[in-house]
Amino acid sequence: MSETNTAAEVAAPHRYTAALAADIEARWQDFWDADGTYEAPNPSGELAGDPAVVARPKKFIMDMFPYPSGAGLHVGHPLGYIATDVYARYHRMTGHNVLHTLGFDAFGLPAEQYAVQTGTHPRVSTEANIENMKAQLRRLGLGHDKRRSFETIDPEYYKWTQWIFLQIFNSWYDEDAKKARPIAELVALFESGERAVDGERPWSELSAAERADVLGRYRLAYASDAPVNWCPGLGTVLANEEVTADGRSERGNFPVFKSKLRQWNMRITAYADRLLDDLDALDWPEAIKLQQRNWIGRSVGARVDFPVEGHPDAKVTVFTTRQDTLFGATYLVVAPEHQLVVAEGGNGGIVPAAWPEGTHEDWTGGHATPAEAVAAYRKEAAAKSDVERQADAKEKTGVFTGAYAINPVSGARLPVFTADYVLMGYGTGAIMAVPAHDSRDFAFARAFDLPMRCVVRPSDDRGTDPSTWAESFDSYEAEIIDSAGPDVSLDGLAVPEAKTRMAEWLTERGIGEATVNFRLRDWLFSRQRYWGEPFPIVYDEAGVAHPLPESMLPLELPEVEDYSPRTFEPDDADTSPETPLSRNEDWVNVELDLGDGVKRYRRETNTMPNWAGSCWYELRYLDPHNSERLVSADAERYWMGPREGQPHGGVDLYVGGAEHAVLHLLYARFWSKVLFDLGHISSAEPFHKLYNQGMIQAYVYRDSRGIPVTATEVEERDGAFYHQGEKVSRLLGKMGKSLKNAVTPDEICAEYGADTLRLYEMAMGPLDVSRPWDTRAVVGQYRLLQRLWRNVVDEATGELTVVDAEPDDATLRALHKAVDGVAQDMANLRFNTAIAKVTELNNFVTKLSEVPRSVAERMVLLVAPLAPHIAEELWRKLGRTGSVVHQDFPVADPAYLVDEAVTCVVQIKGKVKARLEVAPSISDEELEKVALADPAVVAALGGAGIRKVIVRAPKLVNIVPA
RNA sequence: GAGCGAGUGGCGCAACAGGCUAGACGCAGCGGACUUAAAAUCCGUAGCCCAAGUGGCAUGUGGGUUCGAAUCCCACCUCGCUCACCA
Repeated sequence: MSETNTAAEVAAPHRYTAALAADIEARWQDFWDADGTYEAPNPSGELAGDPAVVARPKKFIMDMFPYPSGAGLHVGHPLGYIATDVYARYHRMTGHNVLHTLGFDAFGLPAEQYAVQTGTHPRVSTEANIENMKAQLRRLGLGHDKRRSFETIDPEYYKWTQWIFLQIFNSWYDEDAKKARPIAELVALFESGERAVDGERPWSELSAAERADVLGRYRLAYASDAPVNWCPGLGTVLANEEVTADGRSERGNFPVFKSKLRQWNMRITAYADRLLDDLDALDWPEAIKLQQRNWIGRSVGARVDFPVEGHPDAKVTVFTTRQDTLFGATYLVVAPEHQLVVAEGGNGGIVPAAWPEGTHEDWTGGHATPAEAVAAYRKEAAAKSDVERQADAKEKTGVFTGAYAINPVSGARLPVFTADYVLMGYGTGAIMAVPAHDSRDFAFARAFDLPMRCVVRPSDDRGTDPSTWAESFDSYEAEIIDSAGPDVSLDGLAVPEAKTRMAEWLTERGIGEATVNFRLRDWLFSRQRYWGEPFPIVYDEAGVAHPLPESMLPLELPEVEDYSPRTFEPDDADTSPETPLSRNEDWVNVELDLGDGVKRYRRETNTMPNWAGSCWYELRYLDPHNSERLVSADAERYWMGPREGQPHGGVDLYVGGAEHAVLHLLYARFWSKVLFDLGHISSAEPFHKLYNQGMIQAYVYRDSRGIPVTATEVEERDGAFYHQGEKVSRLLGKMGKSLKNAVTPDEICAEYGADTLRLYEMAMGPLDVSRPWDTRAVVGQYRLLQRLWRNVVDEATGELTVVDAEPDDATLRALHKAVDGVAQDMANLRFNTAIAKVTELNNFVTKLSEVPRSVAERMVLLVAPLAPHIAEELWRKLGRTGSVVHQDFPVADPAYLVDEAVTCVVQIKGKVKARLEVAPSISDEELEKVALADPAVVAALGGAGIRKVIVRAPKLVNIVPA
């Protein structure tokens, strides 16, 4: 604190200063901890409490829990925590049993990287970071139930993460029942023969390894050899959601390559429909719902088989959303990785030995045989990174395979190409090209001189000859033309009807059917990391995976000497991952009795991704120390169970950043649904209401070289900015150490106190909007608290200044208006306007010669959710006992919300010409009469006749002259 | 390129459903009080323009609907976010 305040402190020893705030805040924080003020009772079990509180309506209010980084918090981090805290406090004061707490998400790459950089064990550095963060957060006075806090790295927590993994591993998705069921039930169906095993031999004839293989195709958690995102720079594989659009790792920005590796996956695709449909009932921002819908990417269309000329057994199966344009298909394209063009092995390959007679020379790529051309193109495509593929998107490349397919509707011969604009990972990896009606096919057809056929009548004046067009034509509101074949005709149908008709025809013929295709892929669930949850899986000598029994959980992460990941040159795709755990042979090789005697096993050495711990943590808050179950059924039903208006149940308010739209939020929904299907929980959705807080931005000052300079050392002169005499530029950016503009909550607390910081963060603007931090402006909220304090306490003596007189009418109206507005704003997360209303009331009260006690008390209650420490202190000074936390929030008396007299505006053609004081209950007729009689109105009308009078009693009259 | 969102004083932002003279509340500014002085605090002032009025212009720009538009519609401009060869 600066020394200049000392004099003021002497003059006014009881002024609300930073020093006094610090003293008040520390005292009340200690009181809350000792008192357990924020402990929310469960209906039963270890955390059971006052039945009267349990009987209240519940509110489960949650933040996205923090990831403890070494850098500590800046003022942007706690924005959401303060908002949920205010909201939670408001609901505690309005008769709710409020569960509000905070844990720590502490496994994962950043913690590990920080540990490697600093040369400390991740557990040591993570624990230190958490302690530091806890201290920073405690200073803010957040009302958390500390009994319920945990860290995802606690073995008692990740025991249940592993347990859930086993639940998922031990279940399959029953497409008929549309839900997950235990894998044992599938085994029973196979054993009884009720359900046939895919493949030629019956279940009873299969070996143990073969059976494991079959089940692996059903399990919701399974290992497979599919191509995955391999990131040599990070030394680990990544989920699709963790790879950016330009083919780089979201973390670290290293190149990512497709590589075939045996990895664990979660069959999230089984839930695609439910993940999509259940979004409708969630109270989430539309933008986030839209992002999830796009990510799931449901497309309705059809599968169509095209016979291949000269290969009676081969067919090209395509997925299309425009089966109505089948007559317009003039060629086919398969992805370079497609089985049909894999020359080696000859498994269904359709590439002929020689180019067909008269092959266009541009189609051959200059190669002597189709096999050579295809092999060369495949190699070229494989060498391209996603970045390059992206960059080349405009220029279409490809090569003719030498094969022809037959269009089943018209009998037309269609050349089959392979090109990298068709992706193996989407649909069937093959398309029918309709160049007249698809922009990509149009570009390819132009490049390779392929024919085009118009089968949808253009709605503009371009005509029906595609060779004269500048671009393809694509519309769902047009008529099908030129689509009559020997067996089926679509001519004259509208697009939707034509789609249905074509799908029916394909189904009748057995050469296709209407299908739905999803963009969503299975979730890659293993990482080559040390700092994560170990998989509770061991392999026997035949390589069959076995789940550990529940009794062996938690499988603790072993202490190792070398926990650093094996990373490679970021651009070296010819590398393969090495798991840190595999270096520890003593841990990897074990002898276990899994029910059939002691045998030797090897442990799985991958670890789970950092998302695992956050997929279910909301459940553990409910019953954090339960050693028997992940959560007691009673607690789960009470806090999460479906309520009216929340058909799926879930957390009542979940606040966090929008960056988790498709990662955490999708994964957590998926786990909830599996646990729900298996009967472990009653809520099929984790988060009923989601709210995205905006970002706190900060000015970044850069010198002439573009290097950020320390923001606090920058001076402003005449609208320009200078750092050590040098002119610097100013731009709005993120807040952080690297941009030298971080402001910590600690320094603001030291300067003004936590209550001021809380108020300022809430007053800056609407919660969901990003806005720039301005340290200079914080003082405004400090002044509000000082004035509030002064309205109750004499700064010189510390004595109360309130009087026991009844407030006058105007004061009561101001009070009740504020109470009403603040309550509504709080309930709707509009804290910025709530603070404005409190300020307005406080400014009003400041002007009173003396402050009535009843007004002061209600003002204290009004600010209690926002500035809890000063509220507690004033409440106590006002002679009230107990904590303000559990007082009732003031309720507005409607009688004082109606003003005695209302100002009515009289407009003439929308321009205000007079103002009248009228009774709020005045009738339209009466008001019109009064308005027309007003001298100013008469004068303004100047004798002109009246055409029309619009009356909105009691506030407005608008006169339209003739 | 596509989709979504947003443009209001020097700044952050208000105006809850088209209707109380747009700019609440706060920062910065300006004037004053207190002080030897400064800081802090308090009181006041404050959109822009001018011939200073019972004046004109003002919610990104241009049009429209309406008695009345920051609010609704159309076009354009700018910024932000998301997705991006998904068949």
